[in-house]
Amino acid sequence: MDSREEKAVTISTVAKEAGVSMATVSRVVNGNPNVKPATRKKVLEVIDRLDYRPNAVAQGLASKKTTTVGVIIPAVTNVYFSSLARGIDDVASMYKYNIILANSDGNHQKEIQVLNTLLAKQVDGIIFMGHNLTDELRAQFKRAKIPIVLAGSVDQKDEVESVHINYVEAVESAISNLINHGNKRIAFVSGPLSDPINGEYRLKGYKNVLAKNGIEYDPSLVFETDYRYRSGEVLWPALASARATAAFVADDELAAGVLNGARDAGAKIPDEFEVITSNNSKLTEIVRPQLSSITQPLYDIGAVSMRFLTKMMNKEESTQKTIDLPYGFIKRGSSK
Amino acid sequence: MDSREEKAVTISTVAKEAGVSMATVSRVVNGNPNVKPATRKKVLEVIDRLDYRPNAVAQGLASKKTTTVGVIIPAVTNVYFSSLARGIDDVASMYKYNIILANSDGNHQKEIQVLNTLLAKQVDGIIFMGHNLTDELRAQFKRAKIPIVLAGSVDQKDEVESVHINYVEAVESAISNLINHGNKRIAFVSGPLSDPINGEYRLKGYKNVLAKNGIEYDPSLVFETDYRYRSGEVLWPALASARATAAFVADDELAAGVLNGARDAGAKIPDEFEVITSNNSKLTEIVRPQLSSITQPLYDIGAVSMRFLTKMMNKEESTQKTIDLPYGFIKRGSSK
DNA sequence: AGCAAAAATGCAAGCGTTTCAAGAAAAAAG
DNA sequence: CTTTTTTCTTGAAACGCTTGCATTTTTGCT
Repeated sequence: MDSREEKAVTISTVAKEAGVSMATVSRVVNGNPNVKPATRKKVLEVIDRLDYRPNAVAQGLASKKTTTVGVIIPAVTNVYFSSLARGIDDVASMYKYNIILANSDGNHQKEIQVLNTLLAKQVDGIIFMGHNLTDELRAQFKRAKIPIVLAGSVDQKDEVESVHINYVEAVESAISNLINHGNKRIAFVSGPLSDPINGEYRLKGYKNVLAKNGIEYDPSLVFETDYRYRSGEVLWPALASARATAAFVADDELAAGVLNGARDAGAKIPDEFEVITSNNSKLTEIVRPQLSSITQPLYDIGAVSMRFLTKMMNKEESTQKTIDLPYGFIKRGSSK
Repeated sequence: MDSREEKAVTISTVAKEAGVSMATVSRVVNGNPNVKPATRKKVLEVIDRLDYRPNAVAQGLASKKTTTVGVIIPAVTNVYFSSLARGIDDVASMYKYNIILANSDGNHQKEIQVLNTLLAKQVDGIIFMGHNLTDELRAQFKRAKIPIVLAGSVDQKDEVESVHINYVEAVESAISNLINHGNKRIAFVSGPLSDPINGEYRLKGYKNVLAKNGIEYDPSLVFETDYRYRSGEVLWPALASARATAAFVADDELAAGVLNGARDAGAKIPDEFEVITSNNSKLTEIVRPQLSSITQPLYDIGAVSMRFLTKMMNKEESTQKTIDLPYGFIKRGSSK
């Protein structure tokens, strides 16, 4: 009930007021069992009365743990990534971790820079989402000496832990649907092929399934662009002149663009042109016709990544470096 | 070039190695001008050689500034909020602040809890996005003793600083378009009316403009729901039976739902039914027909909020408590 | 009641910076 | 070449907490 509001109340204020040592207060704050119930009660009472809140910065300095993890994300506004982020955040708060969210714009320079400020802030771990894991980044990760996991991304060199689906197989399975309807000229539309997930994995799935069905691979059916809706929207003329009868698209926004571009130009979907996409974000149900899509557990990829990270931060042994989550395919109006 | 990799390099390592005191190292790290150029150079060289990175936690404890701000957001996956977040993040990193992102689910309990952990982490300021600023929250804000600004939200009691548009006028102007086409029965579709932005501001705009045009207010045209796409989609039967010829919708996802629900049921848009929405997020251009919308500078609202916050954290005096950004209206295919 | 073992508590040394009063060095002035 | 000023640099005390170790109190047994 004292009203000298000025001085912030610290652990020592509480200690004095309760007539115990700081160590004891620290113990009750941290739920250490070695405290006599009566003492605990007394301390708790004072904490409550003084409205004491431990200073997390000081705790972090003393204990060398900040209960904070860094999350590097190419773009918060992208549904794919924000869905992952959602899963990450939920699990993080479940385990009492906070998240420092850092936008990288998918820009290599920024990724490096942001990584460094996260390290300076002494985060206990990092979740990285990105299109392309460069050697430099991999090197910096190694120097970091804290656990890092990739969410919804893959490390070609398999050096850093990651959570994702099997992109090669997922694409094979999705495109085989298209082939089964008799499509011979199927376009492959994606962001930069320099991003391994496109140029390496998805493209491989595409080629595999073509080969398996005796269709020759035609490079003129591969359309490399960026991840923007608009880029898909303007693609129709090119698609049409390549005589594509269907398209597999590697990103939902991009796919929505392709779909709308085609429809706006008068193409009948799915009769004259089919399109399927990759991420099954809520966008797929908002467009008309709705987009058939590879399904992948976006929220879970985020959640599992974070769970994985907590285990690593806890130094629990784990046998696997990579977690493959299940994928599927859902047929909607945009394909036959 | 010493290779005793074990011990982390701290300011004192650098000091010894460079033959100066910690204080001096601290000065060069912080760009304090009171350092002889020769000394600065020498220290910088050592810093570089030892690859020293200041520990932000220790800095935070000593300086009582963490260069971190908390951002409370109802849902990262919602385009409206993630657009604001984008603006916030950009300006934050421009001013060297990091962001601790905390999801609140728009849940009051969580908002309070999250606020407390942010305070424990000693953030220098907070940006709050939320649907409803309760008295309890307002009280906690006051206790916090750090600057807080509301982004894209309003404080009915005008006690906490905020950045937004004039929702009443924006709605008036948008709906007057509908009235000009002869619509007499215009539905008002929004999330919970208990959220002031709906029940207070937007609804007031709706009533105002009706009154101004001599149309009687009919409560049966007010549809209160939540912010989900699906909720809009299933609304059509109710809309139809209320004989609404147009709808003003308070959220883009919701509006996309209303639009698709109507179309899927065979309504001709905009001939038989018009719909306009409120946030002009990219969703509005992805649906067909595209959604006419109130325009508001989402990114800017976030950016300006953050800028505002930096000024407050700097204790720069500011005359205004509230910043009104300009709004507009863009006509697209969903209205005549 | 007496004693060893177990349980509680306290002491104080960190954790890695910043910062301020004070001293040392350099520059300017006489 | 002194004496003043001005510019740099240093030492050491915070900042608010955790934690290993020592000490004290309790408990359980004889």
